[in-house]
Amino acid sequence: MFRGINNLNIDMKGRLAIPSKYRGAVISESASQIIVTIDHTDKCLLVYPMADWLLVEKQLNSLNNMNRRARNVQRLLLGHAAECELDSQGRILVPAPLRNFAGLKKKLVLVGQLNKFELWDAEQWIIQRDSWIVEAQEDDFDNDEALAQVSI
Amino acid sequence: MFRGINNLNIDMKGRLAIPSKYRGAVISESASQIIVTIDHTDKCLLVYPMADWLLVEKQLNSLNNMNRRARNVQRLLLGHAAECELDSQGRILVPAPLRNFAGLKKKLVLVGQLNKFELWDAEQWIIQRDSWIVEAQEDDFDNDEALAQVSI
DNA sequence: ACTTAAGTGGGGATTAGTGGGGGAAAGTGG
DNA sequence: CCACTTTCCCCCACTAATCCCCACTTAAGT
Repeated sequence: MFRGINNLNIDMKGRLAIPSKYRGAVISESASQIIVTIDHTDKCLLVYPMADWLLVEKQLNSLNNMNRRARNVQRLLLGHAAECELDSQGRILVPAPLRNFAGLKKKLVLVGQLNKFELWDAEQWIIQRDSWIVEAQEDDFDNDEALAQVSI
Repeated sequence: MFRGINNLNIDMKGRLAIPSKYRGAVISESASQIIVTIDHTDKCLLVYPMADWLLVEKQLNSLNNMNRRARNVQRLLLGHAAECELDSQGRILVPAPLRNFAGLKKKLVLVGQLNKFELWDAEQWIIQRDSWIVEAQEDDFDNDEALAQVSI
């Protein structure tokens, strides 16, 4: 299970070092195979170990694709899914089209989300995060059934 | 159950000594494993023994993440959750990104909140606390069903 | 006042992260 | 089918962060 935030750099060749604390899990669980795709709501990338991705893919595949929204989600997620492999130094090569989509410059953040990571341009991440915090301050979630039940 | 306020210092390397009165509980209950994450409304950190964190994580993980607000709360809490371990001196290393988020300088306060602690920069804490007191003076909680029932 | 425990600070070894060169492989065009 | 270009992968070197250990200071209890 992946948690936590990591500041890292992508080099000019598009290589991204996966933090060593996560490598063991990826290697043993998914034989170093990683899927990188785009997020369907934000300008960030999603990074899945292959085993976790397959579960997502199965769900997407089972959607009724006569439904317009389902088709569009399939296009976004399946359509951008790139297979990557950890190299001998524990790095993956993030394909150029995906780097462009997320506006990745040099400084990035890799954000653990249990079954996957989100990958953001560092600057964008800060902007978004602060806006989520402001939103949470102004909203006590009374109108949201599920969230109102959560106790932290 | 953690209660009370403690003044403590974080050193230049980002190390924080957990007061010894709390260590026993953390060691026996959670094998010295601690999770530090951010608060979703204030610029402070939350410190959970692992066992308590897992309960929170389970709730967050079960939220439907096609819901925008749920996704954003997951991003904030799960996304910043750093696994830390008590070292041989009973200290944890607070990751740099989290120190920056909460604006931690040298002097901190660690505030017991039963299942977790809050960690504030000492100066910020004083300012916030005073503002909560003013707020409470001006508001008699008549509009809040749950709070109106509380008798202290 | 002495003894023990808790908190604080720092040196040094080790590991992780970063960046660049060269060679292999794949893709492109004549 | 061959030559040329580009992409990508492996290896090495350098830098920065983290961990482990030891020592000193401060506080507490007998």
